[in-house]
Amino acid sequence: MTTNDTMELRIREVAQQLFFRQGYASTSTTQIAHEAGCTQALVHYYYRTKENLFRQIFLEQVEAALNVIGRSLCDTDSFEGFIEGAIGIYFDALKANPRLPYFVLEELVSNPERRRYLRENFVKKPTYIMFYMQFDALVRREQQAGRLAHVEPFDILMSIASQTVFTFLVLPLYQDLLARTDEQVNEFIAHRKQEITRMVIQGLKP
Amino acid sequence: MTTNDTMELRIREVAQQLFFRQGYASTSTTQIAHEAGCTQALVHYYYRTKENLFRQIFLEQVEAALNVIGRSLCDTDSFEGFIEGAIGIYFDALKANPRLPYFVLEELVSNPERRRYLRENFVKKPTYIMFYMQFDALVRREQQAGRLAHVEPFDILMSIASQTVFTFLVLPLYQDLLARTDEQVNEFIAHRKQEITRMVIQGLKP
DNA sequence: AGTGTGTTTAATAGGGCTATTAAACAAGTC
DNA sequence: GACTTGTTTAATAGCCCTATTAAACACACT
Repeated sequence: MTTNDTMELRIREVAQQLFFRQGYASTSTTQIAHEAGCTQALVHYYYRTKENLFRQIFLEQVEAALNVIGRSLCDTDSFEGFIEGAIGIYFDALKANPRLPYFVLEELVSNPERRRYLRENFVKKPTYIMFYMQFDALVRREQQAGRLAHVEPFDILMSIASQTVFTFLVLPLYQDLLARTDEQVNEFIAHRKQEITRMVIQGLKP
Repeated sequence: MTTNDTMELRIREVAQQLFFRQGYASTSTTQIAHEAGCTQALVHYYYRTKENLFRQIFLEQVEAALNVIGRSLCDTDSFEGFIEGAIGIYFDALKANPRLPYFVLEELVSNPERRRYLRENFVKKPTYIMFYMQFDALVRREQQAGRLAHVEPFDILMSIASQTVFTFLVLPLYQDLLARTDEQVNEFIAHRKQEITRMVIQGLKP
């Protein structure tokens, strides 16, 4: 599990797992230390405060998520190709990190302080502004060519984000309440990817 | 704010607000008591434990949510009419209670114990089984008449739920990060209701 | 006036949490 | 061997939390 064996990184990895699983409020530095195999004082020695340790992990994850979004604009020849490619990239990224959406959402919703992190660290970043401009251009081009219904680009993004993110948000419920095996969960994810792609493309026909 | 002025109910109302806003872990009985205007011992006098107080509120809210779903099957003459009616009912209910989806999701995802509540209290309930059977029949009827693409009923529900619920999950982010007024938020909600309805109907055309 | 019942508070036990501090430890350098 | 520097632990201060207990309070009934 531990890739780097220095205690400093080990603590961060363990902390990330625990924050992902339980959220900030329900995770204690004592627990982090215990699972990392050191004393709780060491956690504070390396990261000073729990909030500090959390912020590093949180911002790193948000950054990673934004990079995925940036990478999803690779194929802009045809609109259908783009939709298919983008949803594919999102699903691959989320499958590798299924807890990410819940983690980010939880902290952003339940703590206004965390939203300040975002504003201060990512509003300046041109990545997602460029993304939005490029996406906007693509949509309007297709609409003028009559190949796309006249829907606001923002609504298209909402539709994709809703359905993609929601799939992973409810994954623990799906698995637990419907008593699904890991394999069945994987099939479910693959199936949803196809269906969402189909729904979005069909839903945007003029 | 307080409809009934007995302290017992007052505590429950305050507790509900705080649980909705902060979640279980970040809300203390001390804080509940303080906002209700009594001592913390009184909270325990009426509800014995914090978990107990929480469970009452949680199950009540889940019950209310399931009732909304049950009510949404009123108009089954045309499929389009049903979609429009159902999404309308969901949006009305959620607008009156915008924190509900996040509250239920958070507790269900972060605490397996809460999922046991559901299994024990609602698996027996025939409400949503009846709902699913009736919905399934409606979908298959429309598909055989060639008016609907051959999509699994479950995927249709996922699509509706994703987009409806997601709208309210990200509402605090939308309002805060994009600096929207309450009025703009209301417009956003109304706009999303229309768009989701359109997308779902269009996305299910054969 | 006295009794009983339900409500509310003050006080507290007992525990966990964050953060700090001083001291022990390890390992390299002069 | 003494010194430095970075790592780790033990101990603890100070806080807040949950839950309990005993006592005060209010009010109806007789």
